[in-house]
Amino acid sequence: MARPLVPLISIDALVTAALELVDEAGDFSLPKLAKRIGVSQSSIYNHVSGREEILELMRGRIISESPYVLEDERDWEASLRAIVRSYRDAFARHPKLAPLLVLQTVQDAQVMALYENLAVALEAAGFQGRDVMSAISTIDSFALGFALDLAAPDVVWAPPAQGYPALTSALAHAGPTDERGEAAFEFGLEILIAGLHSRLQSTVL
Amino acid sequence: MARPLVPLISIDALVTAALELVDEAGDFSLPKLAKRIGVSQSSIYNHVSGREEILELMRGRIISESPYVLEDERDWEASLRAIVRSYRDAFARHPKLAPLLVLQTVQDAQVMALYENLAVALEAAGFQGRDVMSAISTIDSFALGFALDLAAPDVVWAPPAQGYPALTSALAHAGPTDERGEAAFEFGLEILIAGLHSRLQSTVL
DNA sequence: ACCTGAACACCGTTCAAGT
DNA sequence: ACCTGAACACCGTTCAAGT
Repeated sequence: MARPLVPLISIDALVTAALELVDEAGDFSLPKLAKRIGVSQSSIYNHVSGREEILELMRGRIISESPYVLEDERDWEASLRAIVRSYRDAFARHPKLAPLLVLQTVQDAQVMALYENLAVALEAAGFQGRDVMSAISTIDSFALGFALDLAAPDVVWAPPAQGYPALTSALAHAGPTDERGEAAFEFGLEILIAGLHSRLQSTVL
Repeated sequence: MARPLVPLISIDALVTAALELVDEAGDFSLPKLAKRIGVSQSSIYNHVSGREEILELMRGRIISESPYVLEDERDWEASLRAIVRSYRDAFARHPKLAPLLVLQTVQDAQVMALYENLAVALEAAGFQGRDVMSAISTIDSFALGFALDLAAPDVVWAPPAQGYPALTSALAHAGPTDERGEAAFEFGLEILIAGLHSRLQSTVL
C-alpha cells in the first residue's frame, strides 16, 4: 500500500489513541501507537515531528477538555480557584500522564493562556513586582505536585508497620484513597489561598 | 576476565557514577553507566536488581547528603521549615534527578523518616484526624513541585512576545533565573506556613 | 561471589521506494 | 502528500560460561 485517497491518520486520532495507551498502561510507544491505529510505525512521522510533539499535543488535549470560566475578573480568589481546580481536574482524568509531561517544557498555547490568567488574577489581588512571579511559581508547584500525587497513590501511604507511628496513625484517619486525595486537594487549596491573603495583609501594612 | 579478587563494582561507586551522568546529561543508561565505571553492562546486575533500584539509591543518596536538624520538637514551624528546606536543597544540587524520580514509588527509609517527622510536627502544631494527612500531601506537593521547577527553568518563563502582557510584565520584574527560583521558594514557604497557621486558628474557634 | 559476551525483546527515528 | 518496510543506533534484562 502507498498513499491512500483519504489519509489513514489524523492528529486527532493519534492523540486519542496515545491518551488511551497512557490511561491503560501508564506509557505509550510509537510501535504500540501505530498498531492501535492500524498503521505502520514510520507513517506517524508524516503527521508529527516525533514523540515529544505527541506528548505536547496530549497536554493541550487534556487542558482543553477541562475548561474554566472566569466569572468576575475582579474576584481574584474565585479566578484562582477556578484555574487551579481546572488544571488539577485535567490531570485527575489522566493521572498517568502527569509524570510523562514533567520531563518536558510547556509549549501549548492553552497552558500559556492559563498562566497569563493567573498573572492577571494575582495583579488584581494586589501583588506587585517580583511577588507576582513568585506567587505563580508557588501555585504552579502546588498544582503540579497534586497532579503527580494522583499518579503515585502509594508514595508515602504504605509505610512499614514498625517505626513510623505518627505516619501510620495519620494514615489510619485518612479514609479511602480517592477521598483522601480529594480532601487533601481541598485542604491544600484553602491553605494556599489563606496564605496569599495573609501575605497581602502583611505587605499592605 | 572472570571473578576478580577484589570486586570491581561497589554500590557506592555505582550510585556516584549514575548521579554524575544525570547531573551532566539529565539521564543515565546502563550501558553508559557500565562504561563509566569500566565494567560490562551485565555485571551491574550482580549488585543491584536493575534500573529502578539504582534510581531509588540515588534518592537515598541525595537525601542523606542534605541532612536536617530538628532543634526543638515543640516548635513545629521550625521543624517544618527545616524539613522542607532540606528536601528542596537535596534536589537543588541535582535538579535533573527530580523528573526521573516522580515515576517511581518511594522506598527509601530516610525519605520515609522525613515524612514521619513531618507527621510529628503537624500533630504538635495541633492538626488532627484526616487533616494531618491532608497537610502532609500539601507540603509534599509543594516541595515536589518546587524541586521540579528547578529542573525546568523555562516552563512558563519564556512566553511569546505578543499576547501575554501580564505574564511578560511579571517576568520582567522577576530578576535573573537563579534569584527568581530562590525568591519563589522563600515566598512559597511563607505562604504555606501562613496558610497552615490560618487553618489552625479557624479550626480552634 | 562476581565478571564476561551473546542474546532477546524492546525503543525512537530516518530514509529510499512506492503511488 | 502519505504510506510501507528495512535499517540504524540505542535501550533494559537474562543467562550460560568462566574462575
